[in-house]
Amino acid sequence: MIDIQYIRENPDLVAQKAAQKGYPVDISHLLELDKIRRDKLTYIESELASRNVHSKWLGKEGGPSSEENREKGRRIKENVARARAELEPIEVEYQEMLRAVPNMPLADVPVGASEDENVVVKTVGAPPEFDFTPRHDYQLGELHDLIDKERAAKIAGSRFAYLKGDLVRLQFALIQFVMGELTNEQLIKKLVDENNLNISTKPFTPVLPPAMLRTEPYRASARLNAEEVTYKIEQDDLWLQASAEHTLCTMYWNEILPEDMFPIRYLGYATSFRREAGTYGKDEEGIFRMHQFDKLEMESFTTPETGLAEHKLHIAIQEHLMQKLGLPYQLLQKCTADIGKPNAAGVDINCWFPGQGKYRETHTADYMTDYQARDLKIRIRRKKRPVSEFAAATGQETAYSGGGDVQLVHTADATAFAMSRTLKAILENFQTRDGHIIVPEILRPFMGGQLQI
RNA sequence: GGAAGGGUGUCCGAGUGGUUUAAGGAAACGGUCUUGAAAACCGUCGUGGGGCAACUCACCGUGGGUUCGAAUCCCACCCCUUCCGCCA
Repeated sequence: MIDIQYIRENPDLVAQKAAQKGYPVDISHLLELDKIRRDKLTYIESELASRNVHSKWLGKEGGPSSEENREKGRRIKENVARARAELEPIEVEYQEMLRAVPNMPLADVPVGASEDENVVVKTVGAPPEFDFTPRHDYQLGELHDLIDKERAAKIAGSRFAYLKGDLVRLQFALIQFVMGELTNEQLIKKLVDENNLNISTKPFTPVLPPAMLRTEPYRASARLNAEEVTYKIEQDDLWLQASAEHTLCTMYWNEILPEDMFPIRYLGYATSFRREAGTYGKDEEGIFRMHQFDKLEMESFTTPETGLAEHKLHIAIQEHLMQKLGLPYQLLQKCTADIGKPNAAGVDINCWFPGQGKYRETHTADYMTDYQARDLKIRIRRKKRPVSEFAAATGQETAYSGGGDVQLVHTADATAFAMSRTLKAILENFQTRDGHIIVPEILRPFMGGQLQI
């Protein structure tokens, strides 16, 4: 969520930015509620203060604990109870409205009304030219007995699949490849340097997160989409995560972390679950849009000042991985309508799919600034500035010592590879006239040197 | 599923109705000392809200209740740990 203080000071800007994202929130009504809420709180607090004074007085050794004085205490208690009852519905509506305010897009995020207005930043690699009609993933899958959706439908319903044989080996090769790259500090350093990012070169730590999470942290992450995306296990009041990001970004829920932990860089691998409600009839063929798919996901927690650079590192890594694999893609700067509620900025990578003859989304990279961290209460305790530095900055001689400032962290997440879509891209882009699939060179070492499927 | 023990600040941990204004310790930060460091010593040090500020309010797993007054007493719930059972 956004800082209410900021909304008070910049109501028009917040309203304007929310409208750009397509979230019509009534900021003036929110501020009215905020005003009423604060007035009531002020009253309650003054009553509580008088209660404290009064009861302390009564509690004194041999204090004047007469019936009259106890009656006075009871009156204060009644006032507080009444004011709290009045506050409650306002508090509920206030919290709801505050959470409904989307994050503010950064200044350079293009304003647009739909994903059609995302801006193509660059196109890398050329779509392969075939002297035959390229096959779709499901056709290639059928040829080599790699995908069985019919039996999966019998067992689990539509949008599920049994993946088999060399396709599975390809997935594990992909995982091995990415693990090797992102845990390699030399590579991170190279990408940091090439992009002039001036941030840590610390490698990513691989994580296998839980696949389920509770309502409270999920809601606080601003990622819970109960209507369209997320599956619920009613019996146990748990949700199935729709991305490793959901169980990674919530990992430090309600914590204050020491500065020397930062940046925290995780590479999560998890099976992800999506209801795909409202997509009936869309992308039904093949394995492009599934209820269940495996995904490698980057998640970083950073200091406020390095958040944007971290986001850029994620993008650099995504491009590096795509280029190593040899897949043609476009990098898109997402416009205000498409970045999503908690995002301040975001990019997509759309990979070329010869079967459809289109670029389709395979990656996304999100930068949330402190929006997620505020509700998740994930904070960093900064090291104290040295006294001399403090004195220079403030002109004060007083030693600036003791515990360090507490700030909200910044979060950024990004797809490394979504398995099913990447496998589909590999199948279709590296297919041959006779229906074989050339194994990308970089993956061959992880497939026993196998050249083709 | 059965049983027991727990949940207090960044961490550990004391605290069974009113100087708790949450002890004490550790970590962290500043200083003294030192060639430098360590040690020792001195000092600072919970989070969140309101207020220009002095200051003030809340927070001891969560929600209710009792009381003039609750970390402390009562009720309900949640979570964690261990053991037994079942099980990959």
